[in-house]
Amino acid sequence: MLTERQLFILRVLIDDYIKHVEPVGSRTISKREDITYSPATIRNELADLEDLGFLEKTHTSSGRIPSEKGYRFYVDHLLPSLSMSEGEIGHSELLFTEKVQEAEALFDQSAKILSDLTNYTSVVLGPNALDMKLKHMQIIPISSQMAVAIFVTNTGHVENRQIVLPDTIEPSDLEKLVNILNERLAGVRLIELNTRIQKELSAVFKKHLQDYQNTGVFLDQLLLWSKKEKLFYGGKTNMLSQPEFRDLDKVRPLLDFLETRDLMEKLVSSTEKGVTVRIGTENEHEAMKNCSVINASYTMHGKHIGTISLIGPTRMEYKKVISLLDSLSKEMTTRLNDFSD
Amino acid sequence: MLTERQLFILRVLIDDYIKHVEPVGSRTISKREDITYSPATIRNELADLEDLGFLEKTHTSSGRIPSEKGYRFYVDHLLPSLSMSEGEIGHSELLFTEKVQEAEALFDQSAKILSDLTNYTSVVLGPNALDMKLKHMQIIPISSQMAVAIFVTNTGHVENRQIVLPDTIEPSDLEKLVNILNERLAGVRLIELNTRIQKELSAVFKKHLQDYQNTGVFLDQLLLWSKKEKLFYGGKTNMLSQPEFRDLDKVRPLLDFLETRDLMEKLVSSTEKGVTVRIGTENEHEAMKNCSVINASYTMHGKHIGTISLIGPTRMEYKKVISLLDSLSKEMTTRLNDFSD
DNA sequence: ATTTAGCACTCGCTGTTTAAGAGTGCTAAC
DNA sequence: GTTAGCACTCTTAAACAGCGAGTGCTAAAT
Repeated sequence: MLTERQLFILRVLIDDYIKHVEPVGSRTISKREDITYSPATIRNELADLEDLGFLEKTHTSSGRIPSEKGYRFYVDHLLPSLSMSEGEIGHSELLFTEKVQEAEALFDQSAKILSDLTNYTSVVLGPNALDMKLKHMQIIPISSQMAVAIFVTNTGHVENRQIVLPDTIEPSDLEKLVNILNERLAGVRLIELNTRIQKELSAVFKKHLQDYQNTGVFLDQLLLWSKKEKLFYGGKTNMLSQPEFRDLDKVRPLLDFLETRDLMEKLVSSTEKGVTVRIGTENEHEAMKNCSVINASYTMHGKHIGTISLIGPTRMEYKKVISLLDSLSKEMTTRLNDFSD
Repeated sequence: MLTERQLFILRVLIDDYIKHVEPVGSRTISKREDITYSPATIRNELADLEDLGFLEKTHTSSGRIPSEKGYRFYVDHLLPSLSMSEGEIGHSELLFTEKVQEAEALFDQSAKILSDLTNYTSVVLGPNALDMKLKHMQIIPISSQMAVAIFVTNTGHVENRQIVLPDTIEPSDLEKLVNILNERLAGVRLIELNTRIQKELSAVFKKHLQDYQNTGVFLDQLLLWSKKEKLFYGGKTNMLSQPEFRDLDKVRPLLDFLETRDLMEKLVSSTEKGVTVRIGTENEHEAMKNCSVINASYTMHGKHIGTISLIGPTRMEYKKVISLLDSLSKEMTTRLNDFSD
């Protein structure tokens, strides 16, 4: 168990390191107004904190820097509680300069605002359109063989895909198929359409469609979804201005990571509510081992539908960033739900 | 006018510099098998070529590097003519591993292939959907006030937007409106819909719609387009591996440029047919002053609809890259036109 | 039992010097 | 017209010294 003094020193040291990005020595700490101990005393404490794994040295006679464990402890126990900074909330309202009308614009602007405000890289993971409910679907032929299938969701999102019209399918069957889908499956989530059909509608299909066999294959083509979350970025190159990534060979993997869709999706996906912090190797990817990821989820009708995240060096301004992300995600939630009135 | 020997030396020097990225000295050139002159002779020629503005020195006693003018001359007059390398054409056919069915996938893959093959950054400027012709349109209400307007083009592309339904508009008018649009304006380019209506259909509207006044405002909302070209990137971070951009302060502006939509659109747009090369300051933007941009256009039914481009250092492998871009753009054209059978 | 002053020691950083190497321009000879 | 020779320039890398920041330990002070 850490003493009061150790806690205090640890916090001061990490605050200082976050601010100045340079190893912090005993003298620096002891010079602070609110510290009454001499450098020698501090040195003893620092040595202890190092033994406990909260601090590290860059070389034998350097000042200390926080270890990953140090940051973790800082975030979990030393951060002035969030409620303190409620003052900042309301801020973000001002930030949305233009009135945004569509969700996509909201996500895009949120990402930009966040990265501008923090100088880190931000990512918004948009809602998975496939989780939205079918409002209306339609098939529009564009040539003898090709057609476009269109699915409109309750949120006003439009999914579309080109499909090949098999010669074998009867035009009348096609029409009936669309009608059945619209009548029976409105309100069902896109992703569930296919299973619902399998389970509940095969009888209906059999009854109404002339060529039930071929229609099945066609349905599979029609309703085979691929992932549809969208990522919105802000400040992709902000990493370059972080002192710890001033080295090209260090940034390259990072930037490559940012450009790799599935890695990013995995990184940024989070089912937890509220704000979460993942530090360094907790991100479980080599390229992210010197980064922290702050995740906040936004909701719609109380349901988690996406996240807004910040990616920066492990030495992040956690305090500022966490409260910012907290309020911005709430703001996003509010606005999103306003849309669907 | 340059002598044969000067032409030869210039070409050899630029070839060498492109390959090794290091100032080329007289000794290096004279050592080549096909050169019979001594370093001293070469030195004289180099001094002349420098006076003429084709070469530069990095410092008083360094070897020479090509100037912008040098590259321009090289590209215009010293490049083995394209037809020579026809052998490479056909290659690109093999490169498309998966069979792509939608245009977007084709663009995306083309960009990836190109950047992989060259280690430069590639960009495909997709066709402007607004130049495509209306196949079918529809308005689907999603709530009491909101609706989604959907426009399907002859190419199977779907444009959609959310619109506010004014209370003042009659549901029956809305239906008629959609019908008129579909009957009278199929085959018209999306971008032209509004003017066509103004010019030709006001009479029709007046006759069929109860509340013509309000409909006009609504139409403006419905048919006010914003630019819709899409950019597809490949190898965004390839710049980082180019020796000339090993410096962070040099890459940063470059990467920022790549992320700025309108700058990129401008950079990559080109109405010229075939392959064009823009070197250094010819790109008219500070950030691009050390880059060359190679542009190739692809067509549909003979009409220029987009470009595929490569961005790299002014020291580019022009020969390889130009012929590659030439054949890839042709391949793209072929595949695109196959779609619309 | 803490705390602190003092001191020897370790690194990293900066600036200087040095030497090697690549290349040039010019001159005079071929 | 070509080339050998040479003095000169500039860059790069290595070696070295000195400074400053910081540490750990010990012994004295509180």
